[in-house]
Amino acid sequence: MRKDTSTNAFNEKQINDSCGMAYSLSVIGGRWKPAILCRLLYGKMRYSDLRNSIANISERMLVAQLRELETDQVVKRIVHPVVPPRVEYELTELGLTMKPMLKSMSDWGNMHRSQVQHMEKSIPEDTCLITEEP
Amino acid sequence: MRKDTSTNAFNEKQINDSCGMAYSLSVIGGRWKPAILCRLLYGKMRYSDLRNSIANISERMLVAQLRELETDQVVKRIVHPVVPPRVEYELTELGLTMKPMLKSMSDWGNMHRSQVQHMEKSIPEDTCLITEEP
DNA sequence: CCGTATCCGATGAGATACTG
DNA sequence: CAGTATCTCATCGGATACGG
Repeated sequence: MRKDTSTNAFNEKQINDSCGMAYSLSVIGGRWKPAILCRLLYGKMRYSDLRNSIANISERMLVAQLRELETDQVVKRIVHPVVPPRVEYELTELGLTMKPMLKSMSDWGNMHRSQVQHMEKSIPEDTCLITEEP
Repeated sequence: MRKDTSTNAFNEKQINDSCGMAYSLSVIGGRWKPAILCRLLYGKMRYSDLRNSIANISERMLVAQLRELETDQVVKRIVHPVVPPRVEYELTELGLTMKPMLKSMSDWGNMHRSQVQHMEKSIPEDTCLITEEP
């Protein structure tokens, strides 16, 4: 059992074999996971580039979310044994299959957010912007 | 500004006009919201039926999540002024537009959860099961 | 450069009891 | 029937400092 290191509320619950949505949310539901996944959709990135491209993320959270994505087998960590160290992150095959899901979520949000009346709600910044094939 | 009544981590952050995914997660990301939304996808439901169909949910959380979904204008609350009280919940037009997104999330989860190796992770039970048109 | 360790406040969410 | 009100505890996640 994954221990108490989870960074989202959808883990560490009892299992239910009938629900795919819960599983999807357990994978992408962390505070910074969408941001990370969207960046990796377009290719491999170094740790430092990832950190620099996501404003306001702390190293603690970046690493924590990357580790969880690794555990869920959607992200691959590639360590080059050189000095200075060089670590790259890349989506796995499984990770790449998330693209349609990520896109439909991005699309719904983009289409409806601006239409909601009395919109005083605020959301995290610097998450992602999924576009058509770049 | 929505006050400190939020039940998920994607609210009460700074705004960013460029990210639809963050907005989507702010709407569907609550612990019980997927369960509620999936049930309402197929039509109006009474409060008590909703409660009975979602195992282990507390009234406190059911009401809290319903209120947030109302605030986000994806769920409509219909009060019939009779004795005993009768309250029904229904998706709004906006709520119904979430169906493709919810389905793609459910599909990804269902297709890949069972394929993940060393699957010791657990997820919430009794969330939802999206199928084709019922 | 790529992380860990630790501290700590804010928030999420269960249990229980009560109400129009 | 359809909720509120409290209390409580676990967890999320930011800030800071240190390490190979």
